[in-house]
Amino acid sequence: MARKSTDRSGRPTLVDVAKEAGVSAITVSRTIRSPEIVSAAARQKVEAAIRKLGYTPDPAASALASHSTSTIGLLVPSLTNNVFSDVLRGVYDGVEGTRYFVQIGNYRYSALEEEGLIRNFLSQRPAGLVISSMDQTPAARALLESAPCPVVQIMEIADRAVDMSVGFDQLAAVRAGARHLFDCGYRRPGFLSARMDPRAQRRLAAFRDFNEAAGVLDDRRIMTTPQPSSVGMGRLLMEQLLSRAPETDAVMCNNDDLAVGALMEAKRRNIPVPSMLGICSFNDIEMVRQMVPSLTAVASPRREIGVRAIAMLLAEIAEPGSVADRHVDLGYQMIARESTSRR
Amino acid sequence: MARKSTDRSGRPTLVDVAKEAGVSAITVSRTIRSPEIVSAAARQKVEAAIRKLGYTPDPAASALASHSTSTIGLLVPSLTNNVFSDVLRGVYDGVEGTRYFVQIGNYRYSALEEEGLIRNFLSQRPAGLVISSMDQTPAARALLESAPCPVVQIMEIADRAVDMSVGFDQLAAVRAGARHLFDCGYRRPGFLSARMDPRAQRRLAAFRDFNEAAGVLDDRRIMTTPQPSSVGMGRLLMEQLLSRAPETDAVMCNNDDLAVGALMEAKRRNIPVPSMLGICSFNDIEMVRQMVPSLTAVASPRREIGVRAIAMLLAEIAEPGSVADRHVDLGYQMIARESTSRR
DNA sequence: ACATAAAATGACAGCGCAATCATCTTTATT
DNA sequence: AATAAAGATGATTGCGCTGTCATTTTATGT
Repeated sequence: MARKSTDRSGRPTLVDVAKEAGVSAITVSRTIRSPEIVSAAARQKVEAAIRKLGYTPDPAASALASHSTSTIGLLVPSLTNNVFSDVLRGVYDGVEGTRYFVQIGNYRYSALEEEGLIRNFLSQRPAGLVISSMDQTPAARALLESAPCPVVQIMEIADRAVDMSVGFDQLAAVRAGARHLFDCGYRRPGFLSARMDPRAQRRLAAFRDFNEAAGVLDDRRIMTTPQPSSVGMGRLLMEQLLSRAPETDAVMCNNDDLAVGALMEAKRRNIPVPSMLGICSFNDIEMVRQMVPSLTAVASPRREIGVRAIAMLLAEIAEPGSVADRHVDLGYQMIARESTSRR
Repeated sequence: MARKSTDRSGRPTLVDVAKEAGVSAITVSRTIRSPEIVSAAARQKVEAAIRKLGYTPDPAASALASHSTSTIGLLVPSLTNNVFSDVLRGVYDGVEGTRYFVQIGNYRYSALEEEGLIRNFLSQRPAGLVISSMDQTPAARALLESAPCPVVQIMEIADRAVDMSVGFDQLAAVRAGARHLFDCGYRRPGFLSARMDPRAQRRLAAFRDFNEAAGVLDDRRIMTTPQPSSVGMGRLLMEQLLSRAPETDAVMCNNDDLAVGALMEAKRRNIPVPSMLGICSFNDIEMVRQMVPSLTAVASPRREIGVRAIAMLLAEIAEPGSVADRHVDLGYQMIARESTSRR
């Protein structure tokens, strides 16, 4: 025999609400999704019934019937990285108060894992996708191009974004840092970078280009490692740099952890900063400005990128094609502090 | 007319695979979910068909039919906090390679928001829930108690956990830090704490209790603020502490940000650490040990908590009631470093 | 060889909701 | 007052999968 729908789980359904309110199921559905097209009288009856029964819609049934979910997928290469925890915060601030949920995928700097995650996310019919990379595999790119939902790529400015993008000019930002060191009179600058993913590689290239043009490039002063970034790694790289190229008078660090590590290593060796060693960081998390001496940094708009990405996604979900500025450059800021201020 | 299922979305369904493989739909379903109960011959046909058609199951349909999803809900009070980003990493490491997904809810230190999120998560029929608090509203507790899925509460040891729990004895950990300062000969210890949520309150109470018993308590040396924790806040609190109680010879910091801030403020004022000022941190993120001088800390097993929580959840999902140790104490570690080492 | 148990497979219904199209009111228009 | 247009509501159907139970096939023991 057909069981009543509440029998099994004790959970009321649309039909239960409809009966309670004396309307049809579809009217209940409409009251929830677009209350403005339901008469005030019906709406009130339905709302009362919902409250009385403690009804909550079943997202699975909704997803199945409508072929879309309220999930926004977010793909990041790392959860450890401070950069992405700021982006994450922006993203969560962005969805706050909307009906959307964020699901995070961590592809751990692997393009192959990224492709798998994209496939996986798409099979869930997400409302939208935020992806923090421009370096997908061809297959992943193809998946994104034919994705049935809006996609925002974040972090870099887009010469080759699939759909929309928000970021800043990473190369110009690195050049700004290099130029700052040069302008402060440092003539033997080094470069520290961990985790040499494509983005880090590009930034290193930008650093080399600028310094080569300025006539102050020496590849002996470029210290990199494929290992993850950390403060300890910053100290290690700094140590290696100083033993290989003791003449080094400044370092550009590819992120904040490394810069703090470099500062600590300088402190341990009693190398005065900024007089004997200038330090410029990249990204500018809060800690950086609280160091003593405070660290000069190229600041990236991490949280804003997250917020804006969600805003673009939501606008595009609400009305496809409605987003006019599909490629947004949020800029960077060169913030001079004590670690490069020698007069 | 009934349309073929592939017509609309171009996406193959279970039925399409079944036809291709010459078996019934349910056999395909079983091949995916429990291949061991399908004959090798059928399995191979099905797998070939799946590959050929590029079939991916629709999680929404599965959720609707089976009344359960592959989503694990994770509720944290903050995304900014370093502590939770480590837990997050552990959680993601834990689900890595399983069929489960993590969905994060950020209740921003609000028990009311937490209750809303619990309600919301439960309406999605999650496979399990991880919750980083013991201080729910009564309504939220009731929801959790009747939740149709396993629940793990993390961070603290459980005197009143709903289902399972993983954490460590936060109060004993704080006492260990306070004792360490005492044992190092510091007799005028202060305490810095931001964001006075219930857990921070309890830790402060533990600090007071120990120091009162040791006869070295002075409430003037307890500096707190309801604002969020940050390195800058650590500096500010340290500054206020020193101006209010200049005799202070040590500080216990309620987390790493504050400790780093305290160290920086000491450095700015040329107060030698550890000789004139001892510093003990709480949690011990990587940065802390790389400071110069390196910071003594009470280390918390953050990542392990995440990993273990997921392990318990998965075991319990696989076979309800199978987890024997339902309340796990992962312990803490008192790590003495330079910032308290005065001989 | 036969009976019996176990393994493998399938038919069918239904999960809870929303798209579609049809029907019925109400309001505006001439 | 007649008619059109807009607004509100409902009946039906199916989304893609899995639970249940019945049926068929294969293995096991005597």
